[in-house]
Amino acid sequence: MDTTFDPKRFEKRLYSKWKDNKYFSAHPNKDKKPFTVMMPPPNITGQLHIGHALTMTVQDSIIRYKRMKGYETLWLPGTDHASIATEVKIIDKLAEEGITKEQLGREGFLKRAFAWKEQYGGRIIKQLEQLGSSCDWDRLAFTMDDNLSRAVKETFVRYYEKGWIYHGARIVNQCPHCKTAISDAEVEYETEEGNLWHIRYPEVGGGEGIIVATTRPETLLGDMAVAVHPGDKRYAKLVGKQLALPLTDRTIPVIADEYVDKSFGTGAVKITPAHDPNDFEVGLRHNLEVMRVMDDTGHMNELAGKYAGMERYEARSAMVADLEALGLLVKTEPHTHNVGHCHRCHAAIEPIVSKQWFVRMSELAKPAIDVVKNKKLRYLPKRFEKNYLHWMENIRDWCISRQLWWGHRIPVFYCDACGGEFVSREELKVCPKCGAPVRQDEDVLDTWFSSALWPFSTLGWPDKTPDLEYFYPTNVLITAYDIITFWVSRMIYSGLEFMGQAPFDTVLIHGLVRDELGRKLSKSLGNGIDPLEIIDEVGADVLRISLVSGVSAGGDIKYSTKKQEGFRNFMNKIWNASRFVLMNAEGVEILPIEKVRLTLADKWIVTRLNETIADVSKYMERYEVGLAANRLYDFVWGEFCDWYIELSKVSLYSSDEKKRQATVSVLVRVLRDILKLAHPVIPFITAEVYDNLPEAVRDAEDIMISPYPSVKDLKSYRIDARKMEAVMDAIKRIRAVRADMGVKPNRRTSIFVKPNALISKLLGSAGEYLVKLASGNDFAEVVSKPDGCTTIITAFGEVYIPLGELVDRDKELERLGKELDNAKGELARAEGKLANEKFVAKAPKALVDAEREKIEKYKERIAVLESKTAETSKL
RNA sequence: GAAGGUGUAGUUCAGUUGGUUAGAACGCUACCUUGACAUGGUAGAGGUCAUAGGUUCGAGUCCUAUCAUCUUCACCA
Repeated sequence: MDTTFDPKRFEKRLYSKWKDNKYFSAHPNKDKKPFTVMMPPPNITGQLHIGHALTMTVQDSIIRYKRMKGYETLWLPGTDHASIATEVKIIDKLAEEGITKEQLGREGFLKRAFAWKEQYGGRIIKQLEQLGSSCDWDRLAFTMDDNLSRAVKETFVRYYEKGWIYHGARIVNQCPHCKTAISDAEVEYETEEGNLWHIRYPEVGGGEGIIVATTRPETLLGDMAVAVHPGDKRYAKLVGKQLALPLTDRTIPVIADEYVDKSFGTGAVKITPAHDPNDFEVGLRHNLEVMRVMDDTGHMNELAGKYAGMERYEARSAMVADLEALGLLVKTEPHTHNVGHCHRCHAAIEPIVSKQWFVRMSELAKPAIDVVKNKKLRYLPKRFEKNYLHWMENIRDWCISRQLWWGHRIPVFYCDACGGEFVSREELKVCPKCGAPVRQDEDVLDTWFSSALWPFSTLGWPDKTPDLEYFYPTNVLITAYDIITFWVSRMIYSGLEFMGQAPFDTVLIHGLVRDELGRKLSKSLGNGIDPLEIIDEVGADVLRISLVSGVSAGGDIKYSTKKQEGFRNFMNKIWNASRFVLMNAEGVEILPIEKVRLTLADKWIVTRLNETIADVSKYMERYEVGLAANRLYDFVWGEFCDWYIELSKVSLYSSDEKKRQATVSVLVRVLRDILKLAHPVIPFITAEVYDNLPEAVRDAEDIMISPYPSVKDLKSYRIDARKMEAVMDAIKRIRAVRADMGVKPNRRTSIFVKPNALISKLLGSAGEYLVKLASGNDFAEVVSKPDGCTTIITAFGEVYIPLGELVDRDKELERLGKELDNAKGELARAEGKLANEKFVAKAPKALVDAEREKIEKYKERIAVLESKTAETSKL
């Protein structure tokens, strides 16, 4: 093994080995329990970003853990066609070549789109591999694959036949740039500075009329009424009267409706049913006509008179100018309001009435609410359940048609001859009624319509396949909180509807990756982090552990180069600790731990390993990968490397072959279990080292299919492990005193110990540890303090070190003074507690006893320190 | 406007059902190349746990209010 950790030497090789050996493949297996995770399919719009790297790492870690735990694990990968997002990208690309999608035609465009999918989908798969993802490539899916498209049609038809899909005129969010309607969820609101234009609508027959306030004067041409509040005395007389609609020759009525807020603006609202969702509702209540004055691209249409053909904002200025010329513009006041934007292209949304396909949500939402309320499905962390329930309980019908080409075409056919409308699983050529040729609906479905089916369409639904039988429902869905409404909720109600069971029992929500300053990563900010660059620089393991570590459920994580560097160092630490172990293991026969005589240190590390296994497993069971990683980090660095490796040198460099063999066996065994525990998070380095372990401890042909360590009963080690900790306490205190006194590290001294009652019959080995780790020269047990020594109180007993001429009398007094103050403080605190009768009466007995013990301990310590102080001051 | 999260060392975060002297990493200071690793080791400085009340024998932890900050949802013309 090389002296430094260099992931380039093994990552690619290991991944190929895993893939070639089909370790990732899952098959229905009655002897094993399944554990299934559906990968949220990345969009084929580009390449993976750091957020993908986070979610994939969490998923892979959990999958690898469960695989080692003996489950038949399926992690099903795939990509999403991402209808609107991809179409926008392709159109941009075409624009660079100087062509439009219309020039290509539908067929030609789709050809381009599939080529795009090959290119970018392929790239994403490469990236997933580089990350180390152990997903089942044999099951790779794409939302527009034949069988998934079949599932989409099946779903549409079933909804349609139930009457849950309808075609109707509603106000939709029209994106003038993407030229399609988008769902409510795809609208992002942003606060903008605008104007509130106050416009007078004169009364027919000459009255002053009414002044209305509007932020969108261009929609005036579609006004069908002016509404006031029924209880508003200012306008009571005008209700029912006709007003002259400015810039037109139309007249419109004044109506009364509860919807109007008396205190806002002038208390009078222009009602434009075709261009505002609230106005649309008002219009329905008052039987108003719907007059649409704008087209799908944000231009005024032929009903807009002289403004026809103008772009919406151009029309706005023109009309404001004209109103002003007519003296009808009363005032213009600045107004801050929220404007919806398309979350893909960011153009301002235009609410427009149009005919679209909708899915009625009332029936679908109910079971999806119940399943969470009945705790059959939980969110981790729990607080996201509130988010979800709030959304579900207030859900509106889902607009599923999109005026795009890239996606699943709506399986509805129209017959122009007889006016028939037919939904069909198969492509229709002629009208089933009259035999005339039919045409298919031009629109495609919302991209989430297909991803909503992901957990079962990828397993073969609507067929009853063995896969579906075995792997559905899946276990946990892992994703960031930003797509709960888009996607998670839709999978839940789809699964309940078509499979009769929720698609998973747990939704694990993780945060978003942010930069060092806590900002979202985005292209416009230029703070994007490319996961591939990081892999190239430091390897996939470092990227993975940097992403998941320190993440507790649901919280966002900040990615910094500092953090990355820290974990790069950690990898190097593991690498070198492994080198140390392997070097010492060379030529030594490794025995099972049960068969060798263990030292204090050996028992201690095995005990600590056991506790680490318990904790890490517990965290992994709770899907707390970040906490598991941190726990391991502390154990590997803080206990295994900093302490055990150093302690083991006592045995390794001794002449006692048996002792050496025992410790080597422990080293190798502990290292192996560390590798196994860490493998789910850092698969590459652990696999590489595992392959270099002595045969005796390699329990599988590859670490990824080896069994996960389990907790053992080690009660019999407990006392020795405690003794070891007492020795370690002594070592730390000796070091601290030496450093405090300015003793050079290379100056070794004798160490004398007067052990306390608890520690007996182990001085020989303890002495070796003291000498080795506390700069000792030799060691002896004594019954009282030798002359010229300084006293150090430790858990192990009193330790004396002759510092000779190095003892600085004043410094020593200062040190003793500090310790004395500290001990007195603690004594006072404990005594204060016990003086409180209520504490003694109410606190648990163990706690009270602990305080009593503490008083004894500190009294004793104070006595020692005081006598020592007196002695020193006489010098 | 509604709901929710967060607030602990200079920075990033841990801190289980309330119970030792509130921990780690990075950074900082001092010392050290000791036979895995200077991408290292040892020791150290640094915290009125946002603020004010309350419950309790006991609060970083539970409750209330306030402030700061972030997110989601709704959107009034």
